[in-house]
Amino acid sequence: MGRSGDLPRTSGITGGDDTGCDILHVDMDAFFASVEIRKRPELAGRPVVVGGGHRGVVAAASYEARRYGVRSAMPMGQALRLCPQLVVLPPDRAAYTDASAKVFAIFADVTPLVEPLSLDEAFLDVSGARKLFGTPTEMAQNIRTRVHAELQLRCSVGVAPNKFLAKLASAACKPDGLRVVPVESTLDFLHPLPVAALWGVGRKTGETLHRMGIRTVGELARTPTDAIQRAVGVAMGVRLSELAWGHDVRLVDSDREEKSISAEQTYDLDLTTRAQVVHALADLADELGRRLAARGFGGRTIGVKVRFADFAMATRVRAVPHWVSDPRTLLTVASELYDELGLDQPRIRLLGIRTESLRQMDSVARQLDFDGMLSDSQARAPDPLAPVLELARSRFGKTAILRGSAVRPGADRASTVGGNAGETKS
DNA sequence: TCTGGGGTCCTAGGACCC
DNA sequence: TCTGGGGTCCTAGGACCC
Repeated sequence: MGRSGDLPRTSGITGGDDTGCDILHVDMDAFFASVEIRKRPELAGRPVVVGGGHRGVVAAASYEARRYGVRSAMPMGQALRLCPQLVVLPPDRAAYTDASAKVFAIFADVTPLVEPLSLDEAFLDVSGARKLFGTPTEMAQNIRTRVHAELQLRCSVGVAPNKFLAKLASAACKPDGLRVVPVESTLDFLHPLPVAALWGVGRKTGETLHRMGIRTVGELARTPTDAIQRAVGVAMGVRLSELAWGHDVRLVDSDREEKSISAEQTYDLDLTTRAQVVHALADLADELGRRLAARGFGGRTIGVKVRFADFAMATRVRAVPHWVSDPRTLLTVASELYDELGLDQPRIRLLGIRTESLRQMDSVARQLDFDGMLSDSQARAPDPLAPVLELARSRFGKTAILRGSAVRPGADRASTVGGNAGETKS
């Protein structure tokens, strides 16, 4: 990775005829770590990761850290063994959200057809922008230059005929690169890659394919689709066969709807009593309810997730009669679902609550929600504390004020890992 | 210091209705 | 009396992605 004074690389550009290559995949380089280094320039050139906590993992690693083998999602202990001088920084989600918004504003100057994949990644359909901004390669380089000049961050861009190839192209030129995959050379680019490069091939599917003697995308392409399907399932089999030939008909979708919203937490110390669990669920229900309300959503399916000390997992979901967003209903249902698991002497490292079947809630729907879900005494009373809690939390962090019900007299509150990215640095 | 937290999609069995 | 097939919804679990 270049020093921050350098311009984006031009030597890293692998060009070619970009006719018909209307899809860009832009991927920020070591995004969280780069935002942290921008805040603290003295860390430039040192191995830096964002993450941590007692039971934490690496959320992002600078390229200096990656030289030691440190990777995203790696347990922090392992990362420190690989690189004892590693600089470990707690996440600052507000800073990443802010930087992300500025990056996406640059994308929006090029085309309205932007599909975010995460805070630091997006597909752009630039087919309608040629008259204004030139070739896709020129647009890609323009984005890279602006991201660097205006935000002091770097990104890599893949330019290709479809989303899947564009994503592989950006991965192939990281960091600080630009790569075009010309239409006529897609198979030359694709077929030598390992099958694990394909979207949807992770550890398990990779092992399954290896057992079939398939190691490269080219070998996968030459295997009959029905054989692939028998091994990995019908839908996945079709998709992999298509991808192996470079076919991907998915359009850039700039307004995808959210399908679920969840809140979960891993605890420093395993929870062992029902009282601990209920208080933890109350915190999660508050958090989830706040996020549902912020987006105006209600969910008609509510689920709990439990991960045990041995990493085994159990889930329970229930469809409820009305769309729900208030924390008390979420807690009521979540507690019932937890009880249905019938656990005896559990050791619980993680709890989560999830809502799906989401719908925008107007006031009528909310009223139905209240009337339908709870006993009268619970249901009719509006929650006079809600606006105050929301305000205080938004200003001082989510632990600034807790409901009385979330504080157990005479007992320690369940301590949590790391914290929620910048919200808990009280 | 052994494994985060936010998601999406798929599968498979059963219930229920027509 | 016995036996259909299709469609939709619900539930539990798992793989995968960033």
